[in-house]
Amino acid sequence: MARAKRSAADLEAMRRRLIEAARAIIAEHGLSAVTARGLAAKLGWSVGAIYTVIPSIDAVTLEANAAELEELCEALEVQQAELTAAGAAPSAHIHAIGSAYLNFATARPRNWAAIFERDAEGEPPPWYQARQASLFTILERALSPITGAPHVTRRSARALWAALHGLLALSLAGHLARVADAAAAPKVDISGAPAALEDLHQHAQELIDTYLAGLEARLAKARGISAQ
Amino acid sequence: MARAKRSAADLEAMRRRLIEAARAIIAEHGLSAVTARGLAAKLGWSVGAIYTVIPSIDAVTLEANAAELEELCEALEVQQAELTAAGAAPSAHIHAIGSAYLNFATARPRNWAAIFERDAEGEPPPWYQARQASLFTILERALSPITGAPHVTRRSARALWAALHGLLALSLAGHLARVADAAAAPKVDISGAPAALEDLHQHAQELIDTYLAGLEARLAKARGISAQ
DNA sequence: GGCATTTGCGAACGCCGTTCAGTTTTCCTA
DNA sequence: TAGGAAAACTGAACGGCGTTCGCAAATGCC
Repeated sequence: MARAKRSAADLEAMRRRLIEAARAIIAEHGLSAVTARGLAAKLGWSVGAIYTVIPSIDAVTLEANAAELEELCEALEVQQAELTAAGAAPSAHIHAIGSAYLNFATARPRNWAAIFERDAEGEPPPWYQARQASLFTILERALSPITGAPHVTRRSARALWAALHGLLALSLAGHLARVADAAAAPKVDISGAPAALEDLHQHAQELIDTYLAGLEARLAKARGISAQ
Repeated sequence: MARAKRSAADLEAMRRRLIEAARAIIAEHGLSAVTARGLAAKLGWSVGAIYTVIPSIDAVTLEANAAELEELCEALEVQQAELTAAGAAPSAHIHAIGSAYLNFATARPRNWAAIFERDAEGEPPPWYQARQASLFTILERALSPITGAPHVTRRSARALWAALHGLLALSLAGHLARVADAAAAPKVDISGAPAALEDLHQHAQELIDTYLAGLEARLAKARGISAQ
């Protein structure tokens, strides 16, 4: 007979504390600083206690990433609902998504970089993929007034998402910001984070503009052909 | 007085052997399988011998990644020269770059994923950034007939590069296993993701088409304004 | 209070990157 | 050619990692 001393609710509370501790460590010192001993020290737990709550450290970082995704997702839902209520144009919806995504990611650069740093071996679990998919759905909803046909919507959303992802990933990895910054403003950029951020946003907005312009041109052409 | 027993050429040869071993291990088992002891075993060296040739394992993986970049760069240079000789259209140049990039990356999925997996903390050294920059330069050269002004060329090249990078990164990260055997056993995908290589290529070509169409539309509009 | 059972702990295991005292090999000199 | 100094090489050792597990402590029912 199992005598319950630690309720399911307690276990969930511990789980949340663990994940929040991981997010704090990532924010401060990056993904590689998330260790079993470090988490235990931060929480005042023993090392073994962690494993009564979650099966592995990798699962902790996965949950931390998922929490990041979820917060962005909620922020986007609210924002999109407001824009819809205000009767904003489709392109405004999409630009807003881009801005929010970049703001969110650059406000927590280490947490967001952690999402990209995950080991590529092995698929993420279905629930994690579903969480990513819900981000994707938001973009699809914003695009659908422009694209019309569902399969066009889906492919366009994927392409645009990937493009933004790439821009951000390169920027966070430090591969893009410095070169772009040096090109835009030939000043010394030792600590020019604000300038780089501005440039990143501008770059993203340009990319969205260009992609949408191309999309409309292609769709107009397709309509022209099917209309004759 | 220093008595040279191991010439600079010997040292370079050892270095190359080391890096090739690392690339082989990455190709077979992924970045995380590159370990000092593993490399030593594969090469028949002692563990310490590695450190007489290179300062850290991280430097080995960096060199392995750089070698990957360089091979792609060389392939692209040859390809672009051939297209130029054949008098191909600018858009053909760009589509060819996209195809070659994707082919290259999906032919060595683990090696290419390793490039994205590098720890985001700390910038790569200047010579590595320069190698990445030379990839950019190729794309810039291909874009310049379309874009005209240098700063437009530069920004467009970065945006397009980031977009392709994002598409590939998402594909490699979420669906590496499927990409690996998609050529052998193409299956129906479940979530609209480009699980199959062909679909990934098609997606990339669409993205390039759309981006170029948007670029031309935007440039035409800008010309119209400046011309009046 | 007795005691089965759950919970919690942290030393221990086998990895990792890196170092370095000790050994072997090499080559110049005498 | 013997001697010896210097370069080259080795692998055990160090601290840190994720994870496990025997054992001590705490718990709730009789």
